[in-house]
Amino acid sequence: MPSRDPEITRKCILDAALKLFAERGFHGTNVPDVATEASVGAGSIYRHFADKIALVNVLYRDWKERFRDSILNPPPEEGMSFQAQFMEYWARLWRFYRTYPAALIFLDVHAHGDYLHEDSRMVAQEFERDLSRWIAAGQENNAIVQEEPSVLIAMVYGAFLGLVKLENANEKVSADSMSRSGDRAWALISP
Amino acid sequence: MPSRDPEITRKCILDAALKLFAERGFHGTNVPDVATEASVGAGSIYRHFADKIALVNVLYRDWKERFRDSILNPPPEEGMSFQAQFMEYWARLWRFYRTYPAALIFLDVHAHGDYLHEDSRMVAQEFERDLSRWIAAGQENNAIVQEEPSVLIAMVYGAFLGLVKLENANEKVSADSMSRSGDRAWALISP
Amino acid sequence: MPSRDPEITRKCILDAALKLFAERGFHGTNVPDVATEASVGAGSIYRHFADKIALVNVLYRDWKERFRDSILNPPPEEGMSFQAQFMEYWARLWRFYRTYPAALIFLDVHAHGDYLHEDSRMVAQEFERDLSRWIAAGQENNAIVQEEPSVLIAMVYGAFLGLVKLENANEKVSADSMSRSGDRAWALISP
Amino acid sequence: MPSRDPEITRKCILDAALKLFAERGFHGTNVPDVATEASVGAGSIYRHFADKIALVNVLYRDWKERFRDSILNPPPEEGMSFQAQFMEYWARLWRFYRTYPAALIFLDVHAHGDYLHEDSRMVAQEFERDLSRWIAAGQENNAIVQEEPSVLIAMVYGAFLGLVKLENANEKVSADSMSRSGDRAWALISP
DNA sequence: CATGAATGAGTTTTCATTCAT
DNA sequence: TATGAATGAAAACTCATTCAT
Repeated sequence: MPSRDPEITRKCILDAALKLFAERGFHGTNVPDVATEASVGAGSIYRHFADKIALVNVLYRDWKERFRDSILNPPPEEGMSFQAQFMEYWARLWRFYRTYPAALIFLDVHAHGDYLHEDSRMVAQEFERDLSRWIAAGQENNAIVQEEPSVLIAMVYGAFLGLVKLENANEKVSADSMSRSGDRAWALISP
Repeated sequence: MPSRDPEITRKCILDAALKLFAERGFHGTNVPDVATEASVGAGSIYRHFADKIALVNVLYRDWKERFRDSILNPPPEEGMSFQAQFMEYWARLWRFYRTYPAALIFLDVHAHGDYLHEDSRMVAQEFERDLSRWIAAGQENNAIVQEEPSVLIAMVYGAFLGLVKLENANEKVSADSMSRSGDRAWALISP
Repeated sequence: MPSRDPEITRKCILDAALKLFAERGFHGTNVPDVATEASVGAGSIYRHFADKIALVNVLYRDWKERFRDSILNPPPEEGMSFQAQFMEYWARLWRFYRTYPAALIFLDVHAHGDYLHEDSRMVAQEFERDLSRWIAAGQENNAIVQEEPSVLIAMVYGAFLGLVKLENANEKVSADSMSRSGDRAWALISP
Repeated sequence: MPSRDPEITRKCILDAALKLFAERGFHGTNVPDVATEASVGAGSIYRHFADKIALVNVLYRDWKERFRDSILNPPPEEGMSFQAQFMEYWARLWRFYRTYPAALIFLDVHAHGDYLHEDSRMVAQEFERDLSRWIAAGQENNAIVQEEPSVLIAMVYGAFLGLVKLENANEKVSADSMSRSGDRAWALISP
């Protein structure tokens, strides 16, 4: 009963679901637990989402879009070197994780669920296309190693996720390591 | 019921469970489906494993050990450069994935389930300790960049998993890209 | 919210409930749907009726009374033959159905629900008593076959309902068939 | 747990469902109650029927077929008068009701549920076609009144159902009334 | 009075586990 | 030992009813 404003209720449900889905996965999370976490009656979830699958799809789509926008916008200043642009992207990844840690885990864990609708996946594909274009530009300038862009993206993002999971599971990674990680990741794709 | 030999029944169950757990996760897989996939009666699973949690723990432990052994043994020849040793490790990772693709996905997906017993996780920790030792040796020889070993492991293994997921989701990564990937990954940790 | 006049709101609710209860039955109809059909807020229904059971009881009682009155009043002219009186009754049945088709279906479908209060059923019993009296009079005059009146009522009304359901389900029954049906029904009870 | 033979379990469920659906309708009956009536666990129902709708469809189809067969087979002897044949049909209706009272009520109550699949309804249509043919033959012989066969069927079956409901609701109809009812019904359709 | 978002008890359905064969 | 039908506790979902606005 957080409010009479349905938008606020909806937001509470989405936040609670994000947290629990990230921690326990889709099948490991049950609807009443989401309701409790959201301080909402179980039935209320079904006033806002047709079913559990609709909920996870809205969540996936919303956060994938927010993630993409956080990384890509605004575009790095013209005239920056590709390395500097990469560092900016890396910093944004990290900033996103610091701001919304659960969202990043959620997006990773649910990337391949067969409950995701086609259009939810589409957002991820658009994102990848934009990144591929940036890499191709870097390759034309000989600033990025000649390699399939999707392979480079997979390795860089994989390395990033590796760090995220390290921090998520264990204790915190030192700030120094963190700041050096961009250089390490750049080494991955520089010629 | 492929045989009267209980060991074979057990193996069939483990194989079926590995496949389904890798595809659908622990909570997304139900026991009767495992039984069907294993061509075994549902009750038979409980003759070999106390319950679903015991099954996933055996699976996790077994495969984590096999994975560790496949990567670490036999130790790379003395006298090889650290880069060459790294290339060997990278090749072994890849070879393991090619041989047991489901197992690698399974190990990743189930790495943080709260249904895993302490001792199942322990295997992973031992493995990490061994790798850290190798990295520390490399760092002493100035063959590997000065950085927290757990950070380097996380990034390298993350990059590897990124490639695995790319291949798993999309179409095959070209053999060329694959063979170049070791060099990219080495760049990640070379000084 | 068709008006500020509460009586009109109440009427809208009753009409909507009649329609939906007739189509889907009591348990198959839910209160929010009735509200939507009535263009009224769900809460408004509870301002006019204590609960769903009270609503169906008001509806049943009201329409059973209207039905009875439409059939029995005014009494057929003195001096008409019993056959002519029967034809008048038959015509009234048919006229009622043409005017309020949903009501007739509703009364049939809900005749035996255990949610009906005693007094709702009473109306039906009174009605039957009146009809029985008329039949008894006809039997005394040898204008109606000697048979338990309740049996004759059941057969005649059953035949009528059969026609109503035929028309309700399929396409329209021809006007000719309709007008002949009174003769057929009279054959059922004439000596 | 009535048996290890699944067919017996299935039969128990069907019998229990028939009884409760006939008494309370589809929406008024819940699955655990069916399970209890069948002396079976609630989950067992779902081993035999995909869901509640599948259950009611199987039930409807099965009983509609049994009903049709009970009435039509074996065909009345050649050479009997149409009136005698009608009396035989009427007797069979009555015999069916005496043997399976719940089934007849069930078929009537569920004749128009929107949860019935097309093919469940089909059985009813075939039945009607056969009866129409018989009536048409009678009309050619001037043994049955000239009238739309579907209208005659609706009235006769309606009259029969009226009697059935009378007996079902109130006390028993006398055996004499019962035996005379065939004559009354025949009057309905004789020229 | 009217509203409709919120609620939670109740219903449908699933599935890990048992046990008679 | 193997089986798979049966089970019932728990999950997903519905809906009659309430109540803040």
